[in-house]
Amino acid sequence: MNDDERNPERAARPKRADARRNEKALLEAAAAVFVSSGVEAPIRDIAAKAGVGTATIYRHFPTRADLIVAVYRHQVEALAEAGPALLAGGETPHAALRQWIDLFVDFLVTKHGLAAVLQSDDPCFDPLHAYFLDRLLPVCTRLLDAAVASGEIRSGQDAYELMRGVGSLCAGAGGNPRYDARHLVGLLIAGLRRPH
Amino acid sequence: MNDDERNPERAARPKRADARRNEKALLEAAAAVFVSSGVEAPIRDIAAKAGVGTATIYRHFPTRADLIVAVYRHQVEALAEAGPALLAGGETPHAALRQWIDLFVDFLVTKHGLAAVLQSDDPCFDPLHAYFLDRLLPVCTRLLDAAVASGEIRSGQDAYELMRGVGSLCAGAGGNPRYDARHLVGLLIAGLRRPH
DNA sequence: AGCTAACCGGAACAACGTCCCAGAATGCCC
DNA sequence: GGGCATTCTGGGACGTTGTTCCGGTTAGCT
Repeated sequence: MNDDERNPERAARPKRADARRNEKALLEAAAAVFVSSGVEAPIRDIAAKAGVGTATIYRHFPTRADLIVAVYRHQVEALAEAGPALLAGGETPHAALRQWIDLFVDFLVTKHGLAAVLQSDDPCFDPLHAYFLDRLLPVCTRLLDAAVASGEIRSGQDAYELMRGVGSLCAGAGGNPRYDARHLVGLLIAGLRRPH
Repeated sequence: MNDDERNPERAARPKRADARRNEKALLEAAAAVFVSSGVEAPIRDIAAKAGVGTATIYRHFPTRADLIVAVYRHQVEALAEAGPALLAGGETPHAALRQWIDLFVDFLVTKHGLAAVLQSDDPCFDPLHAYFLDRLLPVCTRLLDAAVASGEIRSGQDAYELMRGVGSLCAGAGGNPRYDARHLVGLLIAGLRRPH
């Protein structure tokens, strides 16, 4: 049996130099194109910017979602770590929740098209979906639970639904000056408050 | 006043029988396909269902938005007329606003993909956008103004932004059982309330 | 019935995502 | 340093969808 490619224990063979070079070029090109043309830019554009063929993208990042995850991984990780930090930061859990949601919104609205893709049910984006949920849902759940425990908000709000709602509101922005996603998300969070 | 079919210069000739027949067939086919495959179903599917060629669709409905508007015109008109009726219905303006928004949400979530298309900034959908705004924005503005005047909600909420927000929340549904657009819209409307 | 203009259907073109394959680059082993 | 198996590359082929063009057809008027 050749377990060398199935067994994660085994030292991964180092990739070839050209493969590493292309992967790096692709990440940089993708980041640049995502900024200028949004995360749904044609694959061919990214390939051209990186100076590689289209198949090379599919080899390194089988789905578009994999590429997006790779480009934004650092920022998502930072977001995940900001949750507990805000909660321990001394303010009330509701304030921490609001601040964290603000960070989430800032992240989404500055990535052209990312929020829209997060809402999409195209199976192509399932890995993206899975990654965001896996990484951010526990954080949001913890913030929500803390705010419930402190009596500031009603209980019963599902964290998944809340995050999807925030994502939906961010997806509607599209650079429209009459549409302020932050404001609407603020209304949504305000709507969670327990009436007193 | 009912010379809307007439051109000031020249009397508009009535359409030919085959053209009228095809237009009717197209509307029925589009309505059926929209239900089963969403409003972004391939043009060819609708043409096939109606038994016509693709060019015939473009001749009758230059953009997809025109077709969507034609299919849902009646329901949008009903929605527009429900606003003043609810306001005059005896309950408080805030209740009327909530009920009207509920009707709007019901309309959107039962039309597969319509909310998503309403959020899209693809110029192809501009006529759809324009129609909805033209027809529903005044209604929403009036409801909002009434609720402000009665002191139930804070002032300063732009009706356009609110409707876009509701549309965004509906667009995120996608048949997901853990995502209840009505619930989130309820939070949004609750967030408008003036704290007492 | 015959004519004209409106109308129709399908073919053609373009953009995009996806996948395949002949060949080149790489790194190991001698 | 050089041969060779393996990995990787790049461009092109294929399918899908939106959109437009063109020769043939049909409705309606005289």
